[in-house]
Amino acid sequence: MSVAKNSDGTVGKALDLLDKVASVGRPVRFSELLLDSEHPKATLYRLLQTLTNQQMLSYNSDSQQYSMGVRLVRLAHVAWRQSSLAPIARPLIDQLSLKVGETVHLGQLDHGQVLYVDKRNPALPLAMFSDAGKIGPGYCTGIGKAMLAHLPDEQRDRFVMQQSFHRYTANTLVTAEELIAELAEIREQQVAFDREEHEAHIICIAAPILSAKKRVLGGLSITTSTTRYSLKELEGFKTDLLETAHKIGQVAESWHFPETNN
Amino acid sequence: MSVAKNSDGTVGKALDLLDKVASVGRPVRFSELLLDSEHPKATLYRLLQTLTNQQMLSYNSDSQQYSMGVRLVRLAHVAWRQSSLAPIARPLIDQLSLKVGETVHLGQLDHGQVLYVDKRNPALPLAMFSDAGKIGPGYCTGIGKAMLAHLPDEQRDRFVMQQSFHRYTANTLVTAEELIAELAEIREQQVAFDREEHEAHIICIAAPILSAKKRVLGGLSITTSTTRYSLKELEGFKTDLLETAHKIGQVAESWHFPETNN
DNA sequence: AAGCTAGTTCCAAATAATGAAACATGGTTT
DNA sequence: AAACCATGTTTCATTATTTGGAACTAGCTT
Repeated sequence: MSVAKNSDGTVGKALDLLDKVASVGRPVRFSELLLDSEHPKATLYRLLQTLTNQQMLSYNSDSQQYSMGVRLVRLAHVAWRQSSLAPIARPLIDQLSLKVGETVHLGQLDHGQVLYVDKRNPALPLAMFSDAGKIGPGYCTGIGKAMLAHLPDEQRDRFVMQQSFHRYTANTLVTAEELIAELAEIREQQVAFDREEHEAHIICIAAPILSAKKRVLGGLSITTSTTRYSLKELEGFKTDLLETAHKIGQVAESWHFPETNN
Repeated sequence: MSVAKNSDGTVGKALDLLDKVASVGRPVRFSELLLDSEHPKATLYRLLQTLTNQQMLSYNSDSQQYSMGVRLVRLAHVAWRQSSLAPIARPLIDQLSLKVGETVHLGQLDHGQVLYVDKRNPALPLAMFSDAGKIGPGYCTGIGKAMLAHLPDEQRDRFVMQQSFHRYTANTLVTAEELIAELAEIREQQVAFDREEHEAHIICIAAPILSAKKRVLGGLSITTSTTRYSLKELEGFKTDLLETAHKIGQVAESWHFPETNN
């Protein structure tokens, strides 16, 4: 949970605070934020005022609570359109999810975690974890492992070290060693599996989305539950999955997808 | 287009810059931003570096262009969940769109404009940020007029003055006077209509979502095209629309929806 | 090679952020 | 009702960051 020391002056501090409010995930009071803040009272207070002024946070004076502001939703819409794979990949994902009849997720790497940027569910939802903007762990999701596996060594090692290795289920990999071994295997097989590592009964097969130069742009997965498919059967989707992931990579390339992201 | 003078120091300047990049809506170069920036070269440069460091922007060193960063998508997910009507209203909107068989929009007021936070199209599948986060004009959309009409006088006048009054179609209201007259009528009728004012052939009927104290929380609309319904026929949806809007208001109330937004 | 454009770095001066402490405010206990 | 306490807000001298003119670099173009 330790947060990287920040070097970007006041703006960095303000954005860190924004993250903190986001990570609480519910309206939160001044005193609660103060509890584990590095800043003294007055500083925290002024930062909150600034963010509220700027509509990055909204403040409910009745309950005296801060929550995330609407300005973020507006900004994120543009971000989603222009800096995520989602709009590009949309028709291809539609196609894939229709063909295989299962839920398809599209994710990108963000600080070693999976940031889901789109999801397609052909039927009605299995009650499950995800939506655009949601984040998930990198070490125990199919998309996360598929992306990590294809990163340059130096970057991969750094992100592996950053994982929190919480044991979600009996199958969760909980050490860097296990994960590194698994990543090597994933590179050979081209696809990654989530073997109920994050949630019981939920399994998936995932592939990285790569640029022509093999840079990791994102990840794609087909998710289902053990009541419908076995892991073995999931392998039957491998060809379709890889083909779609490859196509998305190509389209993204021609669309001048941003080079940098870590 | 004029931007309010900013009083929030460095953080304010950085966020203004973020808005500017967002408003361009495509990857943008340093020099292009410099053209109409109040800041000198070096200052703008450092602000961009800070934002890029913070992943609020992403920088493509090949094309030397800045675009919106992924961190925003992550933050907005939380914002959407906790500070918009959308999650609360979701089941009610599902119901309404199924019943009437037409597209339903949910919006909130943001700086006198409509911020769409959800959309339900009974025919096509849903995807979150593609539509949520979009903004639309306040003076020529059904939701916008419905919300403006029910604002306290002082606030309403302020927002009316802020409208840009661009003539999208022959039916667009293009003066403050016309709009104010229309708003008065909307208050009487309870619902607002978009009579192809924003887009040719697109019409809608809209209602405000109000708290118990009649504060405007958001707006709800049923949108269709002139090829399927006439304006007269749209009135047939009035009862269902008002009922759903009312229900959403009640649920939001009991859910302690944030008091402040302007 | 000189000239040009776009982007980057430097550093003294200007400005904004900091934080200890004092001050409000509203609720609770004696 | 007074004393107490928890929470939130303001003040102001000190400190640190931001600022921006100018110098510099890198990559093109004439």
